[in-house]
Amino acid sequence: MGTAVGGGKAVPRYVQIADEIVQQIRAGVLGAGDMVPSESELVDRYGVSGGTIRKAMVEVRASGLVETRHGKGSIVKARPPVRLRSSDRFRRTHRQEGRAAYLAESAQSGAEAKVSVLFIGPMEAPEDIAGRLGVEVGTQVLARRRLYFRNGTPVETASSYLPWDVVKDIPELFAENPGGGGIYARLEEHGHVFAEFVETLQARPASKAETSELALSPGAPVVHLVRDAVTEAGRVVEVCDTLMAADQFVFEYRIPARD
Amino acid sequence: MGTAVGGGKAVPRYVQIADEIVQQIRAGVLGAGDMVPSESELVDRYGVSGGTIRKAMVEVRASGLVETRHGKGSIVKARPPVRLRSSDRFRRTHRQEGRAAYLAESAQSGAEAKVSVLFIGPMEAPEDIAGRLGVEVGTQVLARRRLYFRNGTPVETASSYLPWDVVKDIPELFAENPGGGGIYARLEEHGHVFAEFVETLQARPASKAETSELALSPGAPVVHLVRDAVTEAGRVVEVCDTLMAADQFVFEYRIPARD
DNA sequence: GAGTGGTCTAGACCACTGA
DNA sequence: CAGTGGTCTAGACCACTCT
Repeated sequence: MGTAVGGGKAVPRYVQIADEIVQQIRAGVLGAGDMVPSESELVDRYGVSGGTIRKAMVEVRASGLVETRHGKGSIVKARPPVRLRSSDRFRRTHRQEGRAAYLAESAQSGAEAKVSVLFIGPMEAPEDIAGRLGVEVGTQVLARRRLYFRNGTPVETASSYLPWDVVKDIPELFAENPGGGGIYARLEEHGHVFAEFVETLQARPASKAETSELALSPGAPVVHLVRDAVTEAGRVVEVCDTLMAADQFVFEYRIPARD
Repeated sequence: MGTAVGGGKAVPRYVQIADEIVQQIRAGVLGAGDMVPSESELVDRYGVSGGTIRKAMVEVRASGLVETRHGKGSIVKARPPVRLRSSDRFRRTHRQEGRAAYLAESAQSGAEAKVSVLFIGPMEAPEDIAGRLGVEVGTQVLARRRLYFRNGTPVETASSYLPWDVVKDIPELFAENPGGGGIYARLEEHGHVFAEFVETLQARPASKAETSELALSPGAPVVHLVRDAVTEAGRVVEVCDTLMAADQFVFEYRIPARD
């Protein structure tokens, strides 16, 4: 046979099918944790070939509502992802309450948060990081690499880099748990008082490697966020390089009106 | 025949081919404006079937380095896109110099910018906008919908919504060109002095409709940005709803350290 | 018209999951 | 083991672009 006959519009069949499945999820016909019918079952149900169903499922995955595992099937994701990541999570009052930024926000939205430390130790500064820290490429810096989970699924990797002369007298920064208020609290206790944080964001499709690290569907977008922590002395004492699953976050920034 | 024979690894052939093409572009073998070989030529060159090449090209498109048009082919994109969109483009000094935010930034990065006005006129406030403006759903507001171009290609759609009682005495806001400094300058001249701007961002794959409006490849990510302009009186006098091609922008925000 | 990408098919084989 | 998704093929027809 041929192509989408019948109506004779422009919407390809696989898009129609994808939309139909997405609607069923949004409408609750398929609820959180339910399995999406298997591809072969969908082939029967819609009377199209496997390739077409396959393309439809690629679209469905791109919607972020579903997670597919190989010999298993596709399962409707647990929930309306989206965690607000607001710009005032760096307030000192939050730190003094003893909570690190990510916990403060997770608590707000009632989700279970977890951090797994992947690496803490010395490292030669990569080029872009060295530039931001104002040190030579290859200089030794402290790297702290972690993976953040939310409700059991990885949503974010973060790598902090700090100049060695800053960290060498702050033993807590070498510990998995740097203590109440996080590393920023420790830094301010040691005289590195922050003036501002500069964040740059860019969204792009996940690479193959990132796809597996964050358990994403191929092609799902990620947000690459890099933050410079600048002290009142004008020095960048930390660069935090973060990669986040885009469907898990909404970013909020408040910009004061200025002259 | 079967699958990726030979080595016997896990990397699918279409990914290998996609990577190879992407490398050629990054290395400059294929330069800006060059046509990527046609799919049938790639079929010959790599000795695989059309479907495999097709999947490879989907990957290549996802990299954002290439733009594909139907009966034409794939062309290597003109540019290392990326335009910095920094949070201090709302400074009054910029407005007083008579330049609107987008022009100030475009000038910086030496790109040709253009705006096309799609619609200016009264409109019933949609639900989310009404909520932000603090008016009833369906109340009449002024809508200003524009499409921004950069070097000839559309990169951003923006829709501003303003309460009717605010705009009714400011005729410039109904004009395509609201005058030097843009609508924010006009609003401040009429007593609406801004205290802050609140921006929320979310990245997601483009929908089918957005794909065509911004001339994107299917599945390419977009950034949805909504900005509330808040006056010193605590009122939101403008909501700007923006959709941007993610590969065209880097966002920068400066966050002052606070208690 | 010839050439391009876009959709679809019908069937093959592989790799992973779970009972 | 049966069932699932993942990759690949070879060929068909369609829609768009350019000449």
